[in-house]
Amino acid sequence: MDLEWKWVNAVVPKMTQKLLRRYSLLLMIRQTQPVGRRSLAERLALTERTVRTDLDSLLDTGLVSMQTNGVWLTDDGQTAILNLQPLVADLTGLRKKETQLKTRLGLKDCLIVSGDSDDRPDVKRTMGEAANDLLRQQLPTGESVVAVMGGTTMAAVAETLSATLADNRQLTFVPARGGMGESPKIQANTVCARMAEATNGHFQALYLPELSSKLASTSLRQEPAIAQTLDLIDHANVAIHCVGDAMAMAKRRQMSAEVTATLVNRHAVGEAFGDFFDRNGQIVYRVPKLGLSISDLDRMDLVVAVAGGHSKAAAVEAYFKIPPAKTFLITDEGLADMILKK
Amino acid sequence: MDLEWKWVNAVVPKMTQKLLRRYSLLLMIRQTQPVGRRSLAERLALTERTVRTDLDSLLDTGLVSMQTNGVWLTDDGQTAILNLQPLVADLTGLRKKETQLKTRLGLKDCLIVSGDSDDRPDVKRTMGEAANDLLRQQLPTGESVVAVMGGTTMAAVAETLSATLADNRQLTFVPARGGMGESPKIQANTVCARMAEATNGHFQALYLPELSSKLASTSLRQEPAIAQTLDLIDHANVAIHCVGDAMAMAKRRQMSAEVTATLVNRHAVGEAFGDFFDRNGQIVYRVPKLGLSISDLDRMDLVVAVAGGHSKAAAVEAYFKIPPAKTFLITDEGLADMILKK
DNA sequence: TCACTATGGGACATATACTGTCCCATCTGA
DNA sequence: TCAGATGGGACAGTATATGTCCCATAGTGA
Repeated sequence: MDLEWKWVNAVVPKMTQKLLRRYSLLLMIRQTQPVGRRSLAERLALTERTVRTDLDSLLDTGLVSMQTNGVWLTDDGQTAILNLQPLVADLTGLRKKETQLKTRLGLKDCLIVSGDSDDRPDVKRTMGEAANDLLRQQLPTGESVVAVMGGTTMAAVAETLSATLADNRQLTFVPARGGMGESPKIQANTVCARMAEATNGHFQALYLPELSSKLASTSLRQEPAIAQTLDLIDHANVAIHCVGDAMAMAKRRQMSAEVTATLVNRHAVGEAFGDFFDRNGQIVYRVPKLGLSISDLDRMDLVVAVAGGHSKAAAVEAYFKIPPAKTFLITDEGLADMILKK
Repeated sequence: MDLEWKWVNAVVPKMTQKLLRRYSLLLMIRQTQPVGRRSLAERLALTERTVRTDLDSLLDTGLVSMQTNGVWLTDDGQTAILNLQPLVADLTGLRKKETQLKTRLGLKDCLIVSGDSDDRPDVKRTMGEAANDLLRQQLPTGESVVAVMGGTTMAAVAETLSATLADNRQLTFVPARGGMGESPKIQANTVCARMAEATNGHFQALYLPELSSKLASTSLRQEPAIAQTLDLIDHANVAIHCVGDAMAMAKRRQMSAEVTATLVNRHAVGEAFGDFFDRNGQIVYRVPKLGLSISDLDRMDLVVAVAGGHSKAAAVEAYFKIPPAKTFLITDEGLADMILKK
């Protein structure tokens, strides 16, 4: 597939740029709709007129619709984005990186969006859209219980989840773990609620304080409300989670100086599901809490990891040394390049 | 792959037509090079200026070169045609027909060129080019002995065989059978000679009269020159042949009224290697002669059948009911449509 | 209710690419 | 040598894309 495009480009040069430009236009519309010409032009660093001609063309072919309040993506537009993704990835060379990363990390598959979410926060949103696309294609139809983690990345995924995902699917969302000490806005509970809302699904919250002792966890487990949720977690067949940089997570969760020291001593580089691991994928510390563990992923029908930004490269690379269920990874070019350039 | 193009077309309409136009331009150049703008324009029913713009573009990207005596295809141009073939087949819908025909007839693979060689004789030449492409990709490197049949279609293949085929290959051509009673221009011997010449290879002729009796064939087989050629045929690892309409072949080979009557009585529809078969693939008559039979194909590394034109549809369809070695078929749209529309 | 902002659409001059149609010097091949 | 084909130049005309305005209006928030 890679060489083929070289020849297409040789025969009809400049068609490629136009295709890419309009594709990114479609992406931007999806991300900000309803949106006007001028905003689009500014965001994409194009002139208003150029955006206009492109929009007119896309209007002709029915990929977008124009309302008084701005441009909307039609259903065809949605489908077009989905179908063009691999092709565009080919053209931009991202496809090559995707396959490289896939073999390098032992993934089921991989989606890379361009940009670096460390530098530009809106790239997270693009990753969210990509996650949405992937779920639409990979999520089994029928009933599913989706275990979800918290974090800013997951919040971005929740933001972009669309109702069309719920066609032929009944979804229940549940926090994968309790008591992570996140701030409310990006807690797993909040993310769950948002996802359920977007997909007309259900969700079950898990309200747990920070746990410090084995004893407390044992007694809490008896609580009916908690036991019920934990049971639901055990029946989850889909997991969506992020991978975090060890130190960043420790700080965000305001972990004690003592624990942080432990992490440093043991060279923790990354975190997932509350488990911290070093660069060899060895788990060096577990936050005491109830719920899903990395080992539970093996029984899942679908596992999606979402993580971007070059600062998370080490964490992600280490994470996939833990032999897990075959995972789909959604990431950005910043992270992918950081791993691949070595 | 099929749907993908729908969306490419929606995003950048009119790029498709341009691609197809330039592709057919490349094909035409290959077929008639060196050739000038005006001839090309006339043959492709385009204006001179359009051809010129396209040529200028292709010149920029280095797919063609301009000499004082006309336009030539560069090596890159050759490669471009090869690589774009499946893509163009997709775009024109030929690809779909190729896969349909492939499963319908139980082929190894299938190449369909557009047109109908019954209506326009130059389509045969295009099939020849396609055969050339296929051989370049499928013919094993190293030494090969290629058994070849006669006929107008095979003559067209011979015409288009190119020297690049001989890179990394030493080829010996030999007539698959003797004594078919063809006119000299399209005899297997002539075809062999032409092919050997084009590929800097060798060939061995097989001069045999029409055979009428078992006795004659037995004694002829003793002749050293003939025995040597027959031995070479036995060692052939590649076969290129055509499939003919039964009645047309009977007429062309001036077979006796008696034999022709037999063919009619037994409902012969097609012929290959001098064997006539009915619509169920049952062999109903064998021309007495020496050399290759259909059953010999099983031991070949590569078998290519070339046949086009709607009038041969019944013959081709019946031929592939004879369970043979997996064969590559090169045909035209006229024949393919005739088979598929039923 | 009012003012403000962002929206689509219209308009127009300009730039770029493509097209149709000539002519001409030159090369090729018989 | 000469007829026919070749590439290249030229130019007017057309289609499309671009840059830059202005305008009426539909929402939105005060």
